Amino acid sequence: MSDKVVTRFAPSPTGFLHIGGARTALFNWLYAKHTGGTMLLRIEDTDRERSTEAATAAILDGLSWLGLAWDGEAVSQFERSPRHREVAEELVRLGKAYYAYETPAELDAMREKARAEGRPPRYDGHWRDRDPAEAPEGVRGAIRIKAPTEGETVVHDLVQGEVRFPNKDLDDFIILRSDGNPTYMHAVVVDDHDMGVTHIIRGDDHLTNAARQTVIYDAMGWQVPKMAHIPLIHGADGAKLSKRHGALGVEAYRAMGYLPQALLNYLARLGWSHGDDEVMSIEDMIAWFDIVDVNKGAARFDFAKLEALNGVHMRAMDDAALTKVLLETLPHLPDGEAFAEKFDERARAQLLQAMPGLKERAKTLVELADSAAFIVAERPLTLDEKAQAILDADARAVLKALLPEFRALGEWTAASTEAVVRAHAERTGLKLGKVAQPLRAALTGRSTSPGVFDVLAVLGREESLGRIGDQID
RNA sequence: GCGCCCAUCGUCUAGCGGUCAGGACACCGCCCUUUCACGGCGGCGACACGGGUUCGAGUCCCGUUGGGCGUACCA
Repeated sequence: MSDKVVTRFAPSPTGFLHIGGARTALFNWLYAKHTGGTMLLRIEDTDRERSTEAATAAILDGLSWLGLAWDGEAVSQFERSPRHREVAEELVRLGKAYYAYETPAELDAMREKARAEGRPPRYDGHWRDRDPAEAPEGVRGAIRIKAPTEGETVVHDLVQGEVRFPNKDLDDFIILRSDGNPTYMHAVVVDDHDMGVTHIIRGDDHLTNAARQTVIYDAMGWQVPKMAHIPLIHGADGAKLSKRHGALGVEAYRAMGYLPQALLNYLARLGWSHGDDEVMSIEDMIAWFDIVDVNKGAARFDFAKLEALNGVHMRAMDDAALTKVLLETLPHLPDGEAFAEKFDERARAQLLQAMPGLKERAKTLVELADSAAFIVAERPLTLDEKAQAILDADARAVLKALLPEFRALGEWTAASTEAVVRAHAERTGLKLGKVAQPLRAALTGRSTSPGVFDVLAVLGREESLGRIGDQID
């Protein structure tokens, strides 16, 4: 047995990989990478009603997109149920657990009664010390753990510190259902133990569970792994993350045009920090991440900051790489499929050429795609409102006067077209903007774009002259 | 109800008994500039409240308030 760190990400496949899950996965992954350990993946599919194949696929796909690779094969918790049953039965044999025969209806009644009498709704331990011979005929009971009734259970948490739970508040919870399947509480313990997990990093909504799970570890005489309960992510209004906020699947973030490394950077900084460092690469995160630096308080999800960070990461990429990512991501963006088809080899080259100017004014790949649309726009261009306003009669007259000068131009580059325009402005006494603005509107159909001379160069002589001509006829 | 966790600018955070309480996003100015951005400079803006402990508390302790989680034969 080595002392290598083994973490695990254990989502339940009842939906997509949501943003909170992604961050939990990230922290597990970072800690494993940081320490030279491994991160395992376990699909917690014991709830057969709600678990789906599609959800499992979505989670795997989400992790892959983010680049959070797990080690080894993904483990199906459901497939391990014989082992869970075996341990539960051993606990009974050891006298650490027992069969209980109440029906769900009876348990509901028990809880109702307790609530009505102002007592905590806990199992009353009816079968705890009863002779198994008294078991009702033909009824298969559920197995309950014998939780300690006195003292306290202490959870040593790497983030939360030493957390103490009075044992009188722990009841004899069920570890094996009457249908022979384990409950989550039990399956987790058995799996984490069997998989050799050394560090359990998960959301702090599990902190209370940690005490219950400790009871099972103790009963089996197993060593409790190190635990780290990380704070949850809340919506912008401070309430629990819901669909309204950001509890979308990670694929939704891909569709919104975020770069995986930017999303990871943002997520990492939610609840964890490394001094004043804000922008960091994956390598930085791995080098810097440590559980002791994780905060205790929940953080709110802020799209504005994510977006800003995404802009920084896009600008940090070199043009070829960003062009490649944009083209690859296009099919995932809204209406991106049709848009992607327009990018033939020539248009791709133009996109690459325009990229320096495009990337510094886009915060997401969606914006980047949008501002690159002029490259593959069909003539005659559809002008947006502002472009229409710019191209009034005066502006069209300017373009008309400029056109012959462009036609006479030999070498067609950003520099040469700029020279023409500047000379034209000087001669006619117009401000440079008075020429550049109409030009931009005619060329792109928009009022904003990268430098208009770069646009001219990207579009090329023929296309540029054509688009200008369209506007003055 | 009971148990547990949390609490620094609007948001994310630095801080680990002595700081003009720092940074980032957002917002507002100015500069750069053919537009929009990018970039640069500057501004606004916080220790939830009340008690202690201490020569000295954002930092330690207690309480209050406010959030969150758990309390299932869900995970």
